[in-house]
Amino acid sequence: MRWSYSPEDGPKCTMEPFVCKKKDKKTAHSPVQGTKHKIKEMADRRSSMGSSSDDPPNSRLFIIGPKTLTEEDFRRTFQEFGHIEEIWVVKDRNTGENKGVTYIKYSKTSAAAKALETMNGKIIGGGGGRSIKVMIAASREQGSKRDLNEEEKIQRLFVVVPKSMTDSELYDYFKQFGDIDYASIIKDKNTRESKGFAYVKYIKFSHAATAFEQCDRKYKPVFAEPRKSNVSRNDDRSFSSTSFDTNMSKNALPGPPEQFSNDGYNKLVVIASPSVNQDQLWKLFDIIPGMEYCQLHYDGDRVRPTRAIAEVVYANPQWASYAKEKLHGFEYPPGYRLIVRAEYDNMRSPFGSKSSNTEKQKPDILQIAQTIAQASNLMQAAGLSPDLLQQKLGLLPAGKESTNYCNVKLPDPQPFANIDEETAARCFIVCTPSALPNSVLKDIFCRFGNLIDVYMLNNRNCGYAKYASKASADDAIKTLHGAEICGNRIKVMEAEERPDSSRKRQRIDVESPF
DNA sequence: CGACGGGACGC
DNA sequence: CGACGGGACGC
Repeated sequence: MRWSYSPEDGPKCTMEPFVCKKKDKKTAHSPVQGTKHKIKEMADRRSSMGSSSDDPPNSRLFIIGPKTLTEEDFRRTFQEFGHIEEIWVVKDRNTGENKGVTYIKYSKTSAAAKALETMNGKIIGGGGGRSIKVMIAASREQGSKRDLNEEEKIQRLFVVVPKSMTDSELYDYFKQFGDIDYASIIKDKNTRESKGFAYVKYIKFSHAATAFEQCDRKYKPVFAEPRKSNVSRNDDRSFSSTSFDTNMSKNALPGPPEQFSNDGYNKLVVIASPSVNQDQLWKLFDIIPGMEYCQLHYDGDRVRPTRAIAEVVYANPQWASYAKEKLHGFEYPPGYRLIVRAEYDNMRSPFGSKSSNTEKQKPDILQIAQTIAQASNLMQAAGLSPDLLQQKLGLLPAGKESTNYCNVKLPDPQPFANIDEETAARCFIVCTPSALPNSVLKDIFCRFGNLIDVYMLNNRNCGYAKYASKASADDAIKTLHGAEICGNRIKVMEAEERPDSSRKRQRIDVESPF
C-alpha cells in the first residue's frame, strides 16, 4: 500500500487568481498581431490533426449505444456539459448503416469528464429504451485495445512541485479541486528528499480534470501514465537487517570532508527502541549526508532485548554534529525518542567528563513490551512517511538551537509561506566548496520566514531561495552571507532578475561613440 | 566569482 | 456487444 497523506484539519481553501500562462502546446498560434477580431477562431481551433486528436488530453468520448441514435440525439443531450468540437456517429463506409459507435470531442477535458460521469448508463431519446455506455476514447494509435487500469489514466495527475513542498501541503492545495484519493511526492529512496515531482489521484475524473485545468500552471500538470505493474501485491515483507543498499549515491554528497578537528567527533552513539532494526536506523541516519557506518546491537536478552544501541560514524564532524542535533529526541518509532550523543574517540569532551548515565532512564520491560506492540504498526507508518520526518528535521524544538553545524547564530525555524504565494524576492546562493543538500537548505533558509522554495541548480554549487516577503529575503542575506554551514561557506545575495523571455527585448545601446 | 530546475511511481 | 470519416484554410 502506498503511503498517502490523510487530512486531519478542516478545509482551508485559498483560491488565488493565478497567472495564466498560455499553454505551449505544439498547436500554438503564431503571434500575429493586428487581428482585431479573434472571436470565432476559438471555435475553429484545429491543429493539423483535426478535432479527432486528443488535445487536450481525455477530451474525446467514445460512446456505445443503440444504432438508432442520431447526431442530434447526442447534441441535445451532450451539449450542456461544454463546448463540443465534433460529434461523429460512425457509419458503415459502404452500407451507411449506423454502427452504434459515436465519438464526441469536447474542447475541454472537464466537459468530457462531466459528460461521461453524467451520461454513462443513461437512456437518451431515440435510443429505444436501451442505455448508452460512455468511455474516454483511446488515442487513434492505440486503437481499440484498452488498459486494465484505465481509471488511473484519467484520475491521476503528475505534477512538478517545489522541492520544499510536503505531502500534506500538496494535499491541501489540490483538495480545492475535488476529493483526493492520495497526494504523494516522489522522493529519493535513500535520502528521502523530494525529487520535485508528485502524483495526485482523485476519486473522480471530473475533479482531476478541474485540477488539470485550474491549478497554478507552475505545477505543469499532465495526466499520469498508469504504473506498469498491474498486479500490485502488497506484501509487507519485513525489513531484513542485512539487506543494505550498496549502491547509495555518495556522489550526491556535499563536498570533501573538512579537516578533522581534534575537539570534534564524528561518531555518535544512538539508543533506540529494541523494535528498531539496523536497516531502519541506517536509512534514518543516512538522511544526513556523509554517513559512513551504522552498526547496531541489542542490549539485554536476545529474545527480549531492552534497547537497541548503535554506533553511527560520519565522514566529518560537522555532519555528525548536525545528525546529533536533528535526531536526538526524534520520535522513532512514534512513542519512543531516540537518544543521540557524541562519542569522542579520542577522549577530550568539551563538556568535561559528564557521565550522565543516570538521567537516561532505562525503560522497564513491561513498558518496552507495550511499545513494541504499538510500534510494529507505527513503525511502518514512520518509515513510509518521510515528510513527517523531514518536517521534524527542519523544525525541532527551539530550545536545542546550539546549531554547531553552523557558525552563526540562527533564528528559530519558521513555517514556510503558503504554496500559492507569489515570489517577492529571491536570494542567489553560492556554496563552497560544494552544494548543501536540500534538507539542510530548507532548515537554514526557512528561519527568516516566508520561504517559498530553496534549491540548488543541477550539479552546481549555486542556487536560489524564493521568499514571499522582501524583508525575509533581506534578513536571510544579512544573517547567512558568509556563514559556514557544515563545513561549507555560503554566499547569499540578492538574485538578479532572471533573463525573462516575456520581457520586451531590451535595447542596449551598442552604438559606438565613434 | 558563481546565475536561472525539475518529468515517472520499492516489488 | 463496440474503435476511427470527411474535409481540406477568406471576406
